[in-house]
Amino acid sequence: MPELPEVETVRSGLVKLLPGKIIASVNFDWPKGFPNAQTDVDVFMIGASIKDVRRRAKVLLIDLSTSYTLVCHLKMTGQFVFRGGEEFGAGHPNDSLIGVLPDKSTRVIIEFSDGTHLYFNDQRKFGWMRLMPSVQVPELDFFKKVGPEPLSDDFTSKDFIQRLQRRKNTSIKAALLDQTVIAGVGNIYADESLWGAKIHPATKVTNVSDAKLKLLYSELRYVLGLAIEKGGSTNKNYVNAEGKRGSYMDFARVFRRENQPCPRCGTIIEKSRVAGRGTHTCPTCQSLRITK
DNA sequence: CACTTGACCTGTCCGC
DNA sequence: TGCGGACAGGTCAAGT
Repeated sequence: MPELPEVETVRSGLVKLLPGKIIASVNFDWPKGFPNAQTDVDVFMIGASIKDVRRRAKVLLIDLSTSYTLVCHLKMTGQFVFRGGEEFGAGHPNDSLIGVLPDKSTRVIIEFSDGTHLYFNDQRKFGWMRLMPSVQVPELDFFKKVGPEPLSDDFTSKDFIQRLQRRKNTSIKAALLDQTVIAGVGNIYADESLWGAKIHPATKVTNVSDAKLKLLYSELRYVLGLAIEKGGSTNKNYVNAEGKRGSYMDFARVFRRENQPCPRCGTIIEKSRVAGRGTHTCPTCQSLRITK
């Protein structure tokens, strides 16, 4: 799915487009992904205005004037695409992955009083959306358990090391992907940051030195920050709020670069499976034994 | 409790 | 061209 940088890119796009808009209609027929009753949607969404669009971990939060919030997860293939008037008409850059909407992946359509639309598309239907009172959002199990935001100012390397070491007997990659350890890291940025710190993803946490973990902290913050700057990674489906691709994949060092040379040493990058996920490594830079 | 694996879906790609 | 299987950015529940 979209990981932290992709969700943040969607958020920053939506927060420029949505606040102040008034919801005129909500079209949905997806009990599994959007299980709220039509009556609740009618009462707490129709006529409400959008107050804010926030992000926590990989979750998007769309706050409404009714003190209700739409809590949304894009999972692997979810997309939020806004379609307005002339600003998306003829002449805009042809880097959109999305054609005419709605299409066969459209699960929810929100129409605003000015005639613009917000589409929730999700090919694989793993994503979801829930309408609930804003005050109840922090009480969700996920939010009670989720770890700190890795890019927040008060998140230190000491916090990072302590939290990772709670999972000492698992692989460093599985620990990075564990949302209760740190929020927002997924498969792309786990591989990218581990390459940056020269740590093999299968190394047990307990076998990675504090110095290496400190380096990993820096590399992780670096790749997440760079990815936000580049508008995220479009591997296949991901698009921002305007339906456009992100460009981080042009800057990726190992992710989806198997059989290409490592940009640091020239060794051919390998693909394997770690923590149940496709994993990209440089066999020279990232030794299972060297952790110092 | 800690950790790993399979399931959830649809679509695409690759080998036969 | 068709078919089966593996795989895809995430997270849970169920298993060991």
